[in-house]
Amino acid sequence: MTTAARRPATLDDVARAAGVSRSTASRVLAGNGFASSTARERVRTAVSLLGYVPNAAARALVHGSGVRLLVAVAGTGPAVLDDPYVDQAVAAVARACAPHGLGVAVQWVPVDAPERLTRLTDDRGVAGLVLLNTTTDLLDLVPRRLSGRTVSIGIGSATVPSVDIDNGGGTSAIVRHLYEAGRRRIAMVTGPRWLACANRSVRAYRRLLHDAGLPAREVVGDFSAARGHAAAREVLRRWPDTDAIVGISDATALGVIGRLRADGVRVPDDVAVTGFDDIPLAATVALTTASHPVRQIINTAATMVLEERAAPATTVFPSTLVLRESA
Amino acid sequence: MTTAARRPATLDDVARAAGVSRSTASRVLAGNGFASSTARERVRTAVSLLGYVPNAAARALVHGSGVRLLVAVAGTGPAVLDDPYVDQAVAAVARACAPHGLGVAVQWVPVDAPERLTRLTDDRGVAGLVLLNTTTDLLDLVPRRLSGRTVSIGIGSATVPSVDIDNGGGTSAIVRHLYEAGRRRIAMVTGPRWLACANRSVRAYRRLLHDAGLPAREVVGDFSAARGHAAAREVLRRWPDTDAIVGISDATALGVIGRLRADGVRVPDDVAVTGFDDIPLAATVALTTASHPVRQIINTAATMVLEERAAPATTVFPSTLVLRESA
DNA sequence: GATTGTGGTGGCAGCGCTCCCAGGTGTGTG
DNA sequence: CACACACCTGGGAGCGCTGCCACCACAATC
Repeated sequence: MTTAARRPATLDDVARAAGVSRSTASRVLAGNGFASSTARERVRTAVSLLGYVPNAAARALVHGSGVRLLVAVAGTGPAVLDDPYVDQAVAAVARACAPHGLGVAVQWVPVDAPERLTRLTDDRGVAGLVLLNTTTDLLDLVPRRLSGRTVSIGIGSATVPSVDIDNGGGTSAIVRHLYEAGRRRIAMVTGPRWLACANRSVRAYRRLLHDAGLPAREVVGDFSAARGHAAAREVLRRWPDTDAIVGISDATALGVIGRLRADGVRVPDDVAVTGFDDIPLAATVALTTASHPVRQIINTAATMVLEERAAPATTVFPSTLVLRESA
Repeated sequence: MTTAARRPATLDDVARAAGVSRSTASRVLAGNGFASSTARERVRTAVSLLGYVPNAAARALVHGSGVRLLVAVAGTGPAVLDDPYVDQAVAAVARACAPHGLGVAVQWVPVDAPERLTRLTDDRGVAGLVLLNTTTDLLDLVPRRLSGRTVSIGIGSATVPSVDIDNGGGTSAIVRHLYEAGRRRIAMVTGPRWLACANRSVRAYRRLLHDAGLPAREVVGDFSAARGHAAAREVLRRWPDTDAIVGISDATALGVIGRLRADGVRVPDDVAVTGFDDIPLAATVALTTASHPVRQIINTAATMVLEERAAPATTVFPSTLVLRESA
């Protein structure tokens, strides 16, 4: 037990140790205002000697700036938070925040009651906002206090910047690949209708089939493996001659494959299956999918919020087709 | 744009609206101290009318209590944070924190320089500590300021409470199952040596093999699918007659299966494979594994930290054998 | 010698909150 | 009727920090 009952040092301690006033110490640390080189030096040594770490709460209090980022996830129920994608986003944001002395919180916002966001942002503790599964409603509810401190992962607006994936392009590439591989009866397990990014995928799918003179075969899913599992059966019940199933996500595709295999349907021989995202496990089960630099996307978002260089603009990350055995 | 440039309400606003003093309003909200039922009522309506949310920073400042939980993850490099398990833990803690107005931060602590933890805990902003991949060194470095506000996920100590998985029991059940299914040449892809929970699994594996008069066949892994992938080949190179491989984690097992199948080895016919944890995808690929209520475990840990009812004791969660086709 | 800088410094208010304490207003008891 | 003893309330200090402002010394200028 090397740790004494030592009280973390305050700026007063530092100032005293350096033989200057608190104001001077503060000025040195802030780096603005005047300070002689000797004062600067003495304060710096005192800081490292005492292991001084500024009190984020006090700083936030005087600046009125808040003390954590809020990851707000729109969804139909609190279960949206039970999602590895959300986990990943939260963790990535947390990692980016740590050096800034900020924390992260996650909250769910009902799709059909977006105004609940206001209750969350009324908390002065919220220093910034990361929007997930963003809807246009939500974008309009971002308070002015947090503009320039908000990034949407997905769609953006004139006031809210965003980082996004080229869902349309990715899905087009997948469907085109299936078509070129000779598949003609291509079904899709979609995402929830209210979700913009899912809709872009669905629209791309429809467009391509339409242009090829083929009918669309859609079953609504929700990104989950469990739903994919159920949806696979529904697809084959409604359109037994289906020879390819496009999953809105890798999890969906994995669920689909699980069901098909269990039902004795061969993948890809009888039915080709594709995913979307290229999660680590996709490689393991040889899933054809579209790859996105998810980590990089989330980091970009987190950085934008933290650096406050969040000019209202959309950064779109490309989608790369990854060919594996499942299609 | 329904949001005016409205300044979030302060306790002063509430008090003024309710026609009482700030002290009274504070007392009502804290729920301690005296307050007439009329005062109570008026304050409450004012609160909901103004949408008042207490300022966590101010509260933390006066209490000296910090404003976020720190999830400290021990590992050999910052890459430990690139782990879905960590993501899940961070996100779960974040979810548990949100209602308390707390945020979460994650930081990595080098296994061979645990004293770095001190630098992290010197930050007054840290209200509590969740230790992951805990080592005994780390446990000794928890400052007194945070005792009762610290939970270790994994091993604990006389002063630090912990929530843990019965790794030994789970692994025993798995190995026993393999043995009873007639497997006699059972290999294991282990975890890193410095990790207590991994060692418990390894010891259980050795014990059972030893008792059965069988030799251990161990290859060191690191929980990752990629390492499992490589380790599978190493196992079969060193012990070509291996008829079962025990993975330290599901990811490891999935990597192993991927490699085996790619090499034309039939699973489970030629080699049975087992995992550990029962991640969602385990069901999809029909992996025999040991199931743990991970979510519940992490929530328990988060709750313990938040409620400060963290008496130094270890809560061990059981491990349940889940039989699927892979073994 | 009086003025106007200029680089450097410390005093002090105040961010929003909690909590102690002094000071009320009622009721019950000696 | 005085007193104790509830219950209830507001004043005010102070948590650690920032940033404004006043101040000081010293130099350059009129």
